[in-house]
Amino acid sequence: MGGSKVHRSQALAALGALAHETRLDLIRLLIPTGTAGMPAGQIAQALGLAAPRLSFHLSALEQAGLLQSRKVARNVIYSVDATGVGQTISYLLNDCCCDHPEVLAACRHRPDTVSGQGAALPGTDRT
Amino acid sequence: MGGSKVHRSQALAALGALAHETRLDLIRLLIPTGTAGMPAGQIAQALGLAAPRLSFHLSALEQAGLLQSRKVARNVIYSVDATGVGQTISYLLNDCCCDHPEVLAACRHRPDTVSGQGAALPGTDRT
DNA sequence: ATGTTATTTCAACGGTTCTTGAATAGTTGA
DNA sequence: TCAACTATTCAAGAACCGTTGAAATAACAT
Repeated sequence: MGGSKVHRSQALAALGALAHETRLDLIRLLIPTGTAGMPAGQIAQALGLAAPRLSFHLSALEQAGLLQSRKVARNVIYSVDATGVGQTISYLLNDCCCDHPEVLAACRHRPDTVSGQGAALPGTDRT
Repeated sequence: MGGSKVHRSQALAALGALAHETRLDLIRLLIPTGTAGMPAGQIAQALGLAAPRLSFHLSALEQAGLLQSRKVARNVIYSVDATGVGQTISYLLNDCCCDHPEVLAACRHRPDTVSGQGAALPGTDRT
């Protein structure tokens, strides 16, 4: 069984892809749609993006392993690759920050929301 | 409860800072040193970086809120800002991904321990 | 086949980022 | 003071990224 670890270059590509306003907007738009996703045209309309520009950024996210696409009729439907996104975050949290307790704590606290609702985070105090 | 929300522009800057091999190396080097941190010269030696180059990237990380610096004698000691790093990850996980269950799951699973996953190539092969 | 809709590719321009060597500033000790 | 050490700033050039309009590809309907 091959352990396919997330390579640094993979995480680097994903971080680079996330480090752009438009592409972050794309993720935010597509996350709630889950597996169903959304056709490119509808995305363009939702965010007010020119078609080539949208295509450029969608392609960047897909190549970084953060988005998936499938063709339906004449539309191309994009949806987030939850595994890719999760692994990218996991790389930061686990490999890069070595489960640094303060990082985990800052990550668990919702900085803006009321206390009493803890955000679910990868179990650190579990076995 | 000083609730300081992470602005998108702040997270964007942090992600941009993380999306660079050398800067990721810096974080990885400094994380284990915790609050104690490490003087710039020692960092340069550890990573084999020319001084101006190191200074450039350290400054980028500090401006992004991921590093802190303090002056001791003639050294400048850099250490990770665990809160900044944690808030950046929290932005991705919480604000951007809205606690998407699959993202959290991929984040909890160590990517190399996921069973039954062959080479996870983003599928480009559709009908 | 023709036309229409949906999406991607191409080419070019402008802007930003990264690296490098040289110069500069700040600190310590003799 | 001068000399040695540590770190940052500066300037130039290369490399990369993102936006744009125009053209191309693909799928469907009539």
